[in-house]
Amino acid sequence: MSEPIVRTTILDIARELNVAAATVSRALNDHPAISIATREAVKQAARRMNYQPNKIASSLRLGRSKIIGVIIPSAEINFFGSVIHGIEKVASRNGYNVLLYQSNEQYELEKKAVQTFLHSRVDGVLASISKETINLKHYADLKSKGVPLVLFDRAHESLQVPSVVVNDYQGAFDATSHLIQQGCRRIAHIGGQQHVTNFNQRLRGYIDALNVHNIAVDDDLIAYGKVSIESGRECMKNLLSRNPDALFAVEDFTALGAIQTIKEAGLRIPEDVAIIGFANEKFSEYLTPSLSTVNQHTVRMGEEAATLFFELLQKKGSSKLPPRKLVLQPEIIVRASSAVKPG
Amino acid sequence: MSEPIVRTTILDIARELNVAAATVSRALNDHPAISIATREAVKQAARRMNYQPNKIASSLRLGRSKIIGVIIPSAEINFFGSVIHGIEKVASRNGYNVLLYQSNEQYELEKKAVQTFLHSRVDGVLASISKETINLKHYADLKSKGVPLVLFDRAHESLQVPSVVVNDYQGAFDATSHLIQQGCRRIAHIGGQQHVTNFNQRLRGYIDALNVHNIAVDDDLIAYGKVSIESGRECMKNLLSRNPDALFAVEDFTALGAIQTIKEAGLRIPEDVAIIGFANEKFSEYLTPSLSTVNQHTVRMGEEAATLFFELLQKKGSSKLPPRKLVLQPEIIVRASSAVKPG
DNA sequence: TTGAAAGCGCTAACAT
DNA sequence: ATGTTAGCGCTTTCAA
Repeated sequence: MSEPIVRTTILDIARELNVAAATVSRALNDHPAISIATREAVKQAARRMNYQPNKIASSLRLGRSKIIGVIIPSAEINFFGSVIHGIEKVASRNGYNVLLYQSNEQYELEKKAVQTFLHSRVDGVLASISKETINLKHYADLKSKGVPLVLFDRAHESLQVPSVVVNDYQGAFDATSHLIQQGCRRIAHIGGQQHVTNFNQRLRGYIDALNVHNIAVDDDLIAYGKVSIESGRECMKNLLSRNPDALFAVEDFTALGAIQTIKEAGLRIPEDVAIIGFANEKFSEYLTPSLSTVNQHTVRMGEEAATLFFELLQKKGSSKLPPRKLVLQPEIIVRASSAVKPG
Repeated sequence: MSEPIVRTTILDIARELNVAAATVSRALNDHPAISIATREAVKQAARRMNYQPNKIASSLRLGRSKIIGVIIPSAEINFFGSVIHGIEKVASRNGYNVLLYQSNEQYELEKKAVQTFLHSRVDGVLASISKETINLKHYADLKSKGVPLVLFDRAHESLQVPSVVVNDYQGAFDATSHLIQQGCRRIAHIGGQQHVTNFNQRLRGYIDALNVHNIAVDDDLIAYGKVSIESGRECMKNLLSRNPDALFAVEDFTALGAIQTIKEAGLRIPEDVAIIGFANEKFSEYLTPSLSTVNQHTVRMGEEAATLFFELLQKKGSSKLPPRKLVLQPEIIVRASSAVKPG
């Protein structure tokens, strides 16, 4: 038997003060034409009557929702949790809210996310493409409907939209070069699914680093996995027979699996096999030995993506410039797992 | 010079088919009164004209948004990332979307979140109370305005709303009992801020476990920190002079800091000091020695919180039953850091 | 089975 | 400086 909750509207305030609804609206929005006196009176009444503006009505009228849709593979993955953190921070600082949708790395869910966001009339979409996604039409649709789109981490050139990515190539190049500088020559690599640009770029960085240092690329020292601890274990088992003296793993979980295999084989890290991973997962610092890795500036990626979005909002429809692509430079973090040379 | 994007409305479809807008609306919503023929015709036209329903207009008319507001301290914290994952999963399965707001553990931002959600006319709010928050009026306001509220992890009895929490007391009791069973008698505890219910409950579980096993509680073996690696290091430095043979840390990061201090002091884990943490952070499994801890079922917490919300939606305004409180039973995970007794 | 009309709450163009 | 009016796109009541 609860009373139906009736909410105060601007009309209620208008009646209370014997003014027009438009006046109330203007006063609340600090329209300069409204006299200070009525402005104050309105605001006071609003407070007294516990008025809560109806953003839905306002959105319908204005044609914009002040909401950004964000699509990530999963909030459970550290990396994306951090990115979301950065995005939401910048968004709320700009008076925007974040509507979240997880693709769970599934193409169908990703399409559904775009659909939902279209219906919700979000003012823009920030997305990281799912690993499963090959057809990008749903994202192209967004663009053609005039909804600003910014990609982060998993971007794709063909979409021609602003994006923030990490320079995976450079990170891989630096990581591999570091191992070479430590005196390693038989450097193995465990890669990920090659249709994922990031993983492919890391492979390329690895190969080029070897080339630059005049070390022949040995296909037998390269394994491809599915980017998980288990996959790291498996791949390393195969690679060990090739007697590598170092490993560059596509990311930290893969490195972790490899470490387990190496230890089980009775080899020492880094003396027998030096290791460097990628992503600077929280745990990497606390492994024994602590894992060298590549830091991707995740929170900053989110912040930059959101910032790029707000830039895009401003010049919406103007400028025919090519979309901005922000490439964050990763930095290698050298820890015990790759410190072969003393000092 | 981009064309203004004009979107198809039900009126456009209506004109196209020479029917009323109401008919289109009904057809699209599968209203039983509409003949199969027109229903199909409408849907086909909608597809052809690339119609995207305007959820904002619909929300305004219906008075509900199909959006849940979620307040968490930070998406960067693993724990909350997982919870969000669970919430969003269940929400989208029910046709709802998640609007995310981070409090960054700040009372002011938390109030702002509630305010924003009120303005956005979310259909409900799921929240985890910030550590800084003492005054709960903003949450009470939500309730009084008829917005369903469900709390998770950080709940508070006085609010009288449904909640999902972990049985911190039990987890702490079990963790401490486990150390006792391992033969430890001088068990130290590093606690957190005591106004946070969870931390206080863990302290109580620790104390009661000692009592039950007839071990005197020694205040000198208890330290209070700020729940961080650094704080764990500091607290452990003080505790070491008391010669503890075990430590129950309020959570894994604190445990990690303590481990560093213990190692630096040249003591062995678990032989000299056995350790168990709390939260089952990802890294805990990969420490050396691997860290015993307490698993909190984070994803499930999110799922349950969302489920509780949907239950609440259904019986909105009915039932004067006390709010449901779901208590997830944590489970201790025994790893090397507390395995004193062989086997 | 369908249509006409009203209204959700807000804002803006056009008055005065 | 303020009021009048119309309309954003949808759903629903009432009528036919």
